[in-house]
Amino acid sequence: MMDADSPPSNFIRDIILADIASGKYGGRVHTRFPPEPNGYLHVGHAKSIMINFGLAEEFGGKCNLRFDDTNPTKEDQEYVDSIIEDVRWLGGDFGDRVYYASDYFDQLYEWAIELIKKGKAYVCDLSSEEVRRTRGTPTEPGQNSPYRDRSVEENLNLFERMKNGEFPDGARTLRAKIDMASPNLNLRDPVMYRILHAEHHRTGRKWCIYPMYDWAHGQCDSIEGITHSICTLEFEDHRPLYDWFLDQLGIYHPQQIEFDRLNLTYTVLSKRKLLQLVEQGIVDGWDDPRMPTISGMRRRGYSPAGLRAFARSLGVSKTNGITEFEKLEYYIRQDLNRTSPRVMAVLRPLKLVITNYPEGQLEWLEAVNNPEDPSAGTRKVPFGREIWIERDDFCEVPPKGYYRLYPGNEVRLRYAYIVTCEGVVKDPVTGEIQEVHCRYDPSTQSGQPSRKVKSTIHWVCAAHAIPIEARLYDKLFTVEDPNQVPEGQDFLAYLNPNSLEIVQGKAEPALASAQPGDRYQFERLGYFAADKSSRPDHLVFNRTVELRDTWAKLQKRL
RNA sequence: UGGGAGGUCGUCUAAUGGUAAGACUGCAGACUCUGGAUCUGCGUAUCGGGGUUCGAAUCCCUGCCUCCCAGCCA
Repeated sequence: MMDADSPPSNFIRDIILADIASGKYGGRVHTRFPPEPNGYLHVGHAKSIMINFGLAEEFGGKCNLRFDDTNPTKEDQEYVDSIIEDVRWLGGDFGDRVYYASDYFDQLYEWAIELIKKGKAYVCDLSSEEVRRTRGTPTEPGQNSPYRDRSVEENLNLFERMKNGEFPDGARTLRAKIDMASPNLNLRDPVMYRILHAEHHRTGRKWCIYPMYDWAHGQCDSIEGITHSICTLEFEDHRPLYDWFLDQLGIYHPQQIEFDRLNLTYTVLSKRKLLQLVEQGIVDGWDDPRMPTISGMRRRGYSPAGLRAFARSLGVSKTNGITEFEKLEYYIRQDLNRTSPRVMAVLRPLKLVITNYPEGQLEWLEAVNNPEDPSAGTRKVPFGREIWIERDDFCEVPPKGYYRLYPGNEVRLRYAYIVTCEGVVKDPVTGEIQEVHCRYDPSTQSGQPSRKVKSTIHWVCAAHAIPIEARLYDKLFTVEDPNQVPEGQDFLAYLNPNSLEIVQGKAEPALASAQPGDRYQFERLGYFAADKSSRPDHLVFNRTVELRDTWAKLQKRL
């Protein structure tokens, strides 16, 4: 989880340090990661996971995985399963501490009765519409519910009957009796329980009343002995309520601390919007490689270590900002560069014929598997008279600064020979270039000392090439912040129509054994990972991220 | 126009009264059998105005801007 470098300082760590120094919580550090199982985890959760699990690990404490499953209408076992898988994959160590708010429904119910007995909660018969109308506005106080002063006995009776299923959905709620004039809307007699005759993914039909987030969260933290309850900024306004419930109950009181959630350019990170992309079939499920979900990034080829490095680089503050997508890509490349075996593949094949290379001759040339990791060793790559090269690596009329293949120019074929272009074969009708003809210099075999050439290009031996499908992904959105939309539009207006391009390419034989999930660097192109659908007779690779390409950058400027 | 929280390079983060630092991005160069990687260099910032102080990003006053809150969602 912590990987190599020492974690940067941040304000939450400072608080923990101070708490340890003062002996608060007996020097313990116990955090929790509390997702609601109503969607898949995304890269924003990765940040939260790193903070919560990372802090626990750093201070020799623990971090629980706890599902905030208080709303059965939106939650599902599928999400629970995916969340457990994703947290594990990222390296979150929760041991056997997988908990559920629903584990505590009985205790919560008992505590609600206790608040009723203390005159701190009451059953309210107002409809949701009436509650809204009487809540007031930010500038005007609300009005007390006409049911606010029911007797304890009546409240107890009604609450029990709510639990027993005697009333339909929405008929009544249990509300905390706080202050309808509070400037903090969360304190205007917030709802603690609502009636929901719904099947819960864990408790089934046992309950027809379900606790609201505010009533559940702090008490769950308390039960689990959490010390630092870390959440995102939008809960800042809820902290007084978090504290109020704990204080009224007089139970162990953890400390809520809020930090800024992650925002990424060209990305949406709201479960509602991600769900919409999935449900409308705009993407191929929650794990579509274009999704910012953990499962999507995994399928795309992002590594846990790369994602962790990114999350660690983020820092923790209370500033609302937006992190550049390039930063994510930097950390992914950095990890993949160290760990990915290199291989040669051609995405848009163009035939190259070496006219002075003997017909039928074949050589197996030595290629380095990973220049960043000598222990990865070498492999043999077949070479013959006809090879495939990238269409981009040939240009009949080269622009300024282009130093790949063009008539009269020479380049090195990676791990092979220097070749000189002597002509092309074109389709007589369309004029399209069908073949490039070159001569090779047999004295320039790789490994031998020879003259320098400006460019080295990759290639695949035609006689031994295996077909591959490559899925080339680009950003899902065309604008930095798809959440900023003009009136009357929604974020879908900014979908990138070219976020996926599928090409049929050629690869060296080493790729034949690729298993789903295997990661490679296709030399000079980028990092690719075998898709979950990839089979030996139909290899499919997802482009994880391109290599930095200074030539492409130069061209874009023109 | 209520309450809460924030404003430091283009972006993110640090500096906790004492030389405004780092990362990403960008630009320039070196090196290179990946126009990759690596290395070097360059650039740009304390929201405005007052004040306290020998000294202010930091403390005080004031103004401005941004974000969050009126779910029986979390």
